[in-house]
Amino acid sequence: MKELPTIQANVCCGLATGVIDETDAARIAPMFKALGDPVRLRLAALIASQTEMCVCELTPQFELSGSTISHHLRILREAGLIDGERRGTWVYYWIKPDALHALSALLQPTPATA
Amino acid sequence: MKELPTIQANVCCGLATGVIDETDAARIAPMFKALGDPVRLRLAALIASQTEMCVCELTPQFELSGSTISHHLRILREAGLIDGERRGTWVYYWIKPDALHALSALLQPTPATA
DNA sequence: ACCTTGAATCGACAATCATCGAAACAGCAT
DNA sequence: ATGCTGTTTCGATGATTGTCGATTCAAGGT
Repeated sequence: MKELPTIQANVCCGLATGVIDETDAARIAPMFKALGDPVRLRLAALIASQTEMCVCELTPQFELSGSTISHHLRILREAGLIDGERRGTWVYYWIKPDALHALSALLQPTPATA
Repeated sequence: MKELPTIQANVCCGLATGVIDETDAARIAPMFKALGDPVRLRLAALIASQTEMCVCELTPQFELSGSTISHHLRILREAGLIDGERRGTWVYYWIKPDALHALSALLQPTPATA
């Protein structure tokens, strides 16, 4: 689990609020992309359903190899949606609520302009 | 512009609310996936910024071929995020607010369980 | 009828992706 | 030290994707 520069969850200018410029789009799209895979969506939901979750609990929920699960967790982490750390033998991941809120706000009708 | 069966925007069991089963994940993930490309994210935001928008207005906003824009619009439409119709020479697209709301709710902390 | 313009489809191609098994790494317990 | 188990990384592979240009389709105008 190397150190990874993660995407800033600094989401401005909502989708329903207004236009998104090229730079913002490049920053935000990877977050949606990360949620755009069924396995990762379920992983994120599982992780969000608890304050934190061990990889050893996550993996058996899928009929996929451990390396594939690890790969998906990395993508969710690089997207800034989750974070994690090793504690002894096991690795735990938790959701980053700010990122979720930011995306949620982005999709909301008219948060500020109303 | 052929007829296309679009995805049901019937989003239940939020990501922050609880677990998402395999079937729901398969139904919802394509929506996030559609927003997971910078060009499509900007397209969606542009379309959402007006009640409707002509392809002829959309295309010049990007340094991409018309066929590429058309391709991305199709993906957004198949994901159920936008809809459109031809009126004479031009084709207009509009956002489907319900789909956006559904995704937004999915990402919200605790919509109902709070 | 014909041509022009806006948009979608087709066919192709390089790039990215999801997945796996094997190998490497990190802790812990003998 | 040695081995065992959980997790990540590496390398490979088949599938999907974003993009283009060429073609086709739709609707108007002449």
